[in-house]
Amino acid sequence: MRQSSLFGRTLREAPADAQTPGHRLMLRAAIARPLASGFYTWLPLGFRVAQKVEQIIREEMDRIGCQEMEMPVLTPAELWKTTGRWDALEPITFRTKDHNGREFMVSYTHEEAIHSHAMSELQSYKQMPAMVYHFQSKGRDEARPRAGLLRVREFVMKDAYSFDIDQAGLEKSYKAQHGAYERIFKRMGLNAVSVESDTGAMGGDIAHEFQVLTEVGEDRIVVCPNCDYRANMERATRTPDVPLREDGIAPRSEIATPGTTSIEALQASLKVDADRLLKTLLLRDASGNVVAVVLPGDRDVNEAKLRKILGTSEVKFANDADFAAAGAVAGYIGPVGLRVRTLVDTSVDQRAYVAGANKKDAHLRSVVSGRDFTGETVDVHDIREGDVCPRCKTGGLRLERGVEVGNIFAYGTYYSDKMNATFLAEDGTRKPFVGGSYGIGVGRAVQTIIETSHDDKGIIWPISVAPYHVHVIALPSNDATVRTAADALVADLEHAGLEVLYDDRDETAGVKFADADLIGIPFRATVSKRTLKEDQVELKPRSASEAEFIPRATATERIAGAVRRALA
RNA sequence: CGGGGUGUGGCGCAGUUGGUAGCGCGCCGCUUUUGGGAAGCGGAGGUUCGCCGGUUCGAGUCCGGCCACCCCGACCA
Repeated sequence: MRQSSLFGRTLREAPADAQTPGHRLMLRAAIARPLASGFYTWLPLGFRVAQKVEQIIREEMDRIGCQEMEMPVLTPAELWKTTGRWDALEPITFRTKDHNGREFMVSYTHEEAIHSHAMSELQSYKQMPAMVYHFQSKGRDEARPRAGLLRVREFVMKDAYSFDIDQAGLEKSYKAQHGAYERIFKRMGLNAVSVESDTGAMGGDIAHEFQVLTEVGEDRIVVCPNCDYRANMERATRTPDVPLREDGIAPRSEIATPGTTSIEALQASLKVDADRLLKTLLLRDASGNVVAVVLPGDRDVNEAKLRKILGTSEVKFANDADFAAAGAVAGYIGPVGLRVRTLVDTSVDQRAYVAGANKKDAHLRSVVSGRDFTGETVDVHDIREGDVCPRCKTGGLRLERGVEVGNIFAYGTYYSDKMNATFLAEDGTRKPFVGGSYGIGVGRAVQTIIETSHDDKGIIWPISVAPYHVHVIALPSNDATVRTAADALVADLEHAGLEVLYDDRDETAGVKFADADLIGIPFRATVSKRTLKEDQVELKPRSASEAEFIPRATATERIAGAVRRALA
């Protein structure tokens, strides 16, 4: 490919609103361009990368017997109504109608579609296990797209689906996908770790996310430095500290705390640590049910855990009427005497706390859980740095940020039950498919590679996904001798099966080298007046600081060898 | 959806108490250059400053409304 005719130009400066390093480099190196918020066009360089990422995924899916197919982007409303997702997904999906007024959704995902196919294609237990996948655009009307390709509103996902006759079969398929994912991310140069993830409102099943730990990530990941425990914050637990017990606690007593309506203010005025205070939150779920959550003043409530406990899609702060009905006073709420369902977090110990008195300008001292108030014991708190690992029981859990580049989810019969998708089992009865789904976002993976593989000059592509293997630079390209030699080298390299980007532009050395560093092709081969004087070619790996000079006669052979070794 | 910010040539930005729009990069032409984002000369490019309305003799600038984009949070089956 001659760079003089490449569609897509590099930018000396990134647009001001690009924030993360990967976002800036993605734009500067002409990988992709925005068309609207959350909608991106792949430019030719980026498209080549995306295709290589797809090819790696394709090979690893094929390797575990997963078959490629393709389902449409637009899917009929009736299909989504069978699982209730037509309504549930309304706020975050794109919809349209055909000329007869029939409604369609730009697919958010394809579980409904694949189950509908499975029930007609897979009629007998003999046809399972079965696994299929496709690369297809997904539409998600995200409230907040961010950081270039990391979170967009339309993107190509590889989504795979497994169908098994029972839970044991599903676990086998799940394991095969897990293994494939490990190979996929490794091959594309991503250090992705598998972490336990929340299964959302479906509950109870197994799910893992593949997270690349980087500060630009938006997910919070709990990581144990002493063992392999890794979990999404939405699901992470801890081994509780040794419960603190206090005996002979005096009866509770009221204290005057005028104007002291926050944990911080109480800490300051009473001169006590936050963990001696009780934080009581009055919340309401999607159906308007009100619940009080009690936890130590130094702990935060984890909304994902709470939603799951309540079986609701939404948790909001209670309104004034809720406070009145519960007998609570905003700013002075406490669990004692509260007239509402109460959840007590596992972090609350058997010791004396200061809590709100449910009375303006007053708190209670020596409040003891179980003695002064009761409630259901639940784990609804956020893990924080230093907590004790639930697996290896040692301290020092860390919080990191991650980009979720893939997820795998064994949902079992969730969809087949709703859709009545069954097969004929060996015993002659009809049984629901036991399924799983497995997704990878292609564009997000591409930008995550950039986020984690670059220096201050530009991208450093792993050769497995690089847009080209070799960047040939002619210097200057308007010198006939140089031009002839460079043309010949490019022809030889291409003949040897290498992918070559050829900088034949009439630009200065500085411009060409800076662009080569920015675009980040793994090998740079320079042909110049200077190298030709010695009948040489300069070869420099993008990741190396030093170049080497190789004889022109063996240059193709040497470069091809280096590329093949790197690809191996 | 809540909070914050920004909209002026392709990109980065300036534009004073309101007076009729500039700079750098990039782009085009010619010349000289060619190993780390060259130099000189000459040009083009803004439907007049996101859109609509208002105030004013006069609005990029003041006022109101709207839109788009970015950041933080919420949400994310």
